[in-house]
Amino acid sequence: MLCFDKVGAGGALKVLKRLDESLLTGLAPFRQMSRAEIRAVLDLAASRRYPEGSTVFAAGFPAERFYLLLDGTIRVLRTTPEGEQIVVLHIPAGQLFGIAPAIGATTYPGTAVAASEVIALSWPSRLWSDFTARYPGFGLQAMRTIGQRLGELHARIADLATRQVEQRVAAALMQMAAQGGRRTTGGGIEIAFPVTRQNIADMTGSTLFTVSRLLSAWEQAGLVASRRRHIAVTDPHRLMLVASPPPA
Amino acid sequence: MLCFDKVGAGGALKVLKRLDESLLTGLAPFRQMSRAEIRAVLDLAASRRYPEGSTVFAAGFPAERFYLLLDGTIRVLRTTPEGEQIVVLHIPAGQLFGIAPAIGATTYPGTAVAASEVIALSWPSRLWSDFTARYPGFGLQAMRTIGQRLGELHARIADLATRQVEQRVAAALMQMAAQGGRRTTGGGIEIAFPVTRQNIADMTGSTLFTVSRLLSAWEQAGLVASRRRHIAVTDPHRLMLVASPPPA
DNA sequence: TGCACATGTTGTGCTTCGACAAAGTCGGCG
DNA sequence: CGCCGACTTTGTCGAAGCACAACATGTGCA
Repeated sequence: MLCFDKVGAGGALKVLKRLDESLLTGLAPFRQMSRAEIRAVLDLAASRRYPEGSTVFAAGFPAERFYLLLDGTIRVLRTTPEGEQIVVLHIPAGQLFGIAPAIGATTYPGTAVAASEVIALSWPSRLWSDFTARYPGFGLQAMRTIGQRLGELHARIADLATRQVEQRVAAALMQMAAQGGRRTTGGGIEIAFPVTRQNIADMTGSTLFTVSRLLSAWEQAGLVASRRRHIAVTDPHRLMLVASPPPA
Repeated sequence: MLCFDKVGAGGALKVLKRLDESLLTGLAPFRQMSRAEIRAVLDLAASRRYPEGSTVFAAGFPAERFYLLLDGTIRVLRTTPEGEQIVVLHIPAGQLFGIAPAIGATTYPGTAVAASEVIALSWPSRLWSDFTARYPGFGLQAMRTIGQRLGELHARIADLATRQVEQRVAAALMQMAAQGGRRTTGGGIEIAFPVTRQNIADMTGSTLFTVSRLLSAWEQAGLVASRRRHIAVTDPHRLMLVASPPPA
């Protein structure tokens, strides 16, 4: 069975609830796998809870394990030679991450930190080839995930290269809302994990100060509502217009 | 045998020479494959020449074929909703491209244009699963290529987010020199494919004007030499210092 | 040879946005 | 309760680099 390392009762319950659900709806990586197969794979997994802000793995280190994110959000960072760090992407619950073996890498290309409290399963990297050989659907889904991330990275690059800061920040908010969002009463979307202005600055290649100003302005205009470390998009439609204004 | 569609005598010779070489040194995707296997794969390929500036495939279209670049350089573009286009990456000879099937995509995520005259082999996408199933090394190398591109994209994002335009332009030059470079007499490196200032601007999220100014300044300082549409880095070491200045 | 067009250069504003300073607010913890 | 630290707000200043205009130069083609 699953071995719960340092997972409190609440965490374990959460995990089981999710797994239950997954057996019904199918967590992406397990689609096209029978329950027995999923069972077998889960038997080999270690489960672990990561408190907010903790590092799951760091760039450049040997890729000893690969992970499946059950709950929470992972932030993937990259540190420049100059020591500044920027947020490359966010990974939502249900996705694989740290899958260096899938791309023939032996070290992690980025650093993964828990953006919120996180629960993740993990397996030793040497099992990767077994898994993909034995369960073709597993490998296929992993490739799809990678493809999707490639697409996101392309889009980020296009963003950074062509848009103004204001549009980038709006786009970053929309993306986080789409990815880690919870509907609120009244048509708004609340971002489910903690975000500081500094985080957003790191995402958009901007500064804390500028982001703060923008959010204040938007809050006054009724586009967003923000508490400390938490942001909700109250008017997604108008914010989207800020992110990509219509040509004329 | 290979079918040469619209390849002139010179092109065909080039192809054969390269293939010959590849049988010796091993083109990346064919490593770990026997000569007979390579032969079999080549038998199914179409070969085609693309004049400079022509589009090999366009973003969003059905991914009907995947390609192996034999000669020349491919520029991968992405068009923003606003119609601006930016250069996402360059692909050097010897690599696979348009490998949407590898990531479970049915349409191309980007547009590929020939940065210089290009010769490429291609296969129908439906053969992808056959190839990877029959020749594991082929799939593995493809994954490595994708992994490498992911890394490059991460680096581009970090660049765009944290560096000044001057550093980005310098970094772009260095990357092109490293990737599509030919040594010149005197320790310099000439970029082997045509590049306009506009191209560089598209790569760095800058403008034609700014790039022109920077190149002029560098030319005066003896870091680069440029003819129309061709650039050589004459002092790679100093240009590298511009790209990433030492911390103190 | 000469024209047309693509490409590159350079000068002058002007906007955007980052740097820095200083102070305000919230939350946790002893 | 009160302190401390993390997070946020707001103001001023200045520079990076974009927009635009006008011109120069090279390249292909008839």
